[in-house]
Amino acid sequence: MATLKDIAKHANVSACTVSRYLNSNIVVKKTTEARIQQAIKELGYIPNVVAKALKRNETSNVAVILPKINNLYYSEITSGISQTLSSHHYNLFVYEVDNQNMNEEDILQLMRENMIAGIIFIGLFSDKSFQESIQSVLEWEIPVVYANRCIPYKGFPLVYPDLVKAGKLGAEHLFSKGKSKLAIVHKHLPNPLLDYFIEGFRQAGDGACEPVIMVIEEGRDLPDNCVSTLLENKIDGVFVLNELSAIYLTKALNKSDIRIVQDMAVLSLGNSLMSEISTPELSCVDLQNRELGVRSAEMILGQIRKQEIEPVTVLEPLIIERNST
Amino acid sequence: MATLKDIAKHANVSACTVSRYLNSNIVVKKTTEARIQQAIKELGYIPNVVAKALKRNETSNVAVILPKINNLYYSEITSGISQTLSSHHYNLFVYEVDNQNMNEEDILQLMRENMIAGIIFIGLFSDKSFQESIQSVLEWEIPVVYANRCIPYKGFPLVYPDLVKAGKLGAEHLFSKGKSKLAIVHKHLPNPLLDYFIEGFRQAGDGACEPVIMVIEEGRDLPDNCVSTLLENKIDGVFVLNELSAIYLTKALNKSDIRIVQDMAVLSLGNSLMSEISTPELSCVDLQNRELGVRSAEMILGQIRKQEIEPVTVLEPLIIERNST
DNA sequence: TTGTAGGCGTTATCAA
DNA sequence: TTGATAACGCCTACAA
Repeated sequence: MATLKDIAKHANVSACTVSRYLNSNIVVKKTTEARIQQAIKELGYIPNVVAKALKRNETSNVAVILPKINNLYYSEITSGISQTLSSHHYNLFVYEVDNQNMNEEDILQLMRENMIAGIIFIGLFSDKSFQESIQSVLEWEIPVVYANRCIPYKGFPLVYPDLVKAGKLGAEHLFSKGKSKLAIVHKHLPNPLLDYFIEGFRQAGDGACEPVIMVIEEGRDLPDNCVSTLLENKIDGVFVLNELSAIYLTKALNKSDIRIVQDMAVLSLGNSLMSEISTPELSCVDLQNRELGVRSAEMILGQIRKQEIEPVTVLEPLIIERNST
Repeated sequence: MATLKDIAKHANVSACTVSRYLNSNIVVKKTTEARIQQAIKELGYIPNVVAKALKRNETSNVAVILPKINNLYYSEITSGISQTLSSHHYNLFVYEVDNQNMNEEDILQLMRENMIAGIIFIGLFSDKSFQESIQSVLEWEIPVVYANRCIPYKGFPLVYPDLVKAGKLGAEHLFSKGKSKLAIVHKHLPNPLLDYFIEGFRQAGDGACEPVIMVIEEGRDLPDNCVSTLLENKIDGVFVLNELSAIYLTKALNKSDIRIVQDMAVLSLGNSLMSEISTPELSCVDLQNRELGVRSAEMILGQIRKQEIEPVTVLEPLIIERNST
């Protein structure tokens, strides 16, 4: 495999000249340029990015760390990241850390060994190791972004959708459909997050209407006695903060012969293909997952290039109306 | 950042001894081992994988190249790959080459610049550039696997599901449900592939029954006049070779008040979450996508380690019975 | 405008 | 069992 030296020799210049010609905009003489070009073509030169990384002490590799890639929520974000990175000639490592033997400490070790240029976290940090993980990342001072939800930690660059707005949009939409007694169904959402939605509902309802909150236990698809609880509370509009659970709810309602829309409007959170294909097609609040990915990649690139970046990016959710509201 | 040299100095040994201790099973004296261990701990040594790669002329990075990651078919395969690679301490690059500015030639250039240890292709190579792309990959002699379908090219390691078997299982299943006039709906499947399914149908039906073949035009979800064509042909069982289209077919049938199962059984190909959540839940032939990923990763690792590998792995499909047949 | 020389952090080949 | 030395391919002062 031809190296820079080979090219230099073949073109009768020094390696340094070739390197300059390839990597900077410092001009070289027309004739030397031509000779170099020809040498590159003739020898089939392929730059060695690894050697370059060693010398420059930086790679063009960004890692995204997520629980599982075979989940449309994560893969849509990842797709946005991938597209943005590749258009800037950065490569994307994907690490799944679902239930594997890898803990976050191992992952960080791996990142450092591999000279990762930046890390994008999606949807982790939910439990106890939260503080410690964040701490060690910040101490390392590598470009990093948390792309998911607003976490209560300053100093950590964040990209997340405006959940208060999401709640407000959702409630307003349900109200506009003539629904007045609303419920929120969520899947063990940690408290600060759930509160955002409730706040959104308040803003939409002028404080008049407090939604009934129903929680889905770990490992279940719906709250226990979901349908009957809804009926007992005379609920006519439900905002389900989890796309899959929204689908299961429509199935349960169907089974109980409750008419979706007329008797009960179902609004879902998240606008993946699943909402589109379910029956009925689900109306939803779109959290802009792909855009979330694009923005987090841009924030990582900004940090890598040592630009001043806004430490927090908030995305505007969107209402998508289909056949369930 | 502490380097190998620093560790060596701190432990009063040569860099080479430290390297040997860390990377091989060549024994070192107990006392030196202890000193090295302590130095590593005290200085917080992080190995530099990039330098190692340069020296050894190989990385532990494998790339998967696919059209889009936000698609459950590809992401399930990718998840299997990810899991397998990470348990062998390999890293995974993901490249999307959907409609972007990157062609396969660029991708290969990138792979070589980055010293990729192996490449897994999923679901590309469908059109004209087919031969050329394959040719340049093979000439490079890098470990490579094509994980998707049986392509008619020898010398390219392949992992794919047994489509004849898939066709046979599908037809047998429909027959077992009392269906006798069958159709296959496919989305512009190139001819050798479609023939596998037809062959499977023949094997299942003792050559008695030829399925009606219906094709979905580019950019559509269903064949034109799908439902009426099915009715005209008195079809009572359809095997849809595309999960999404199968779902759209059930929607179309519902709209025409045709009872799924009783009037028309619908069998889908591929067993992602979408089949599970659609209404009715779709019976399907599971092509074992995650397993496909696991196997292709294993094949790549085998090649990287210069083991003799079976050049072709064929997976057994499975019938999953739900509520649409 | 171009060349020389040294080093990025590691491992391989010797020799001790 | 260990160490000295020389690469791996590239970039970058500094000098010419």
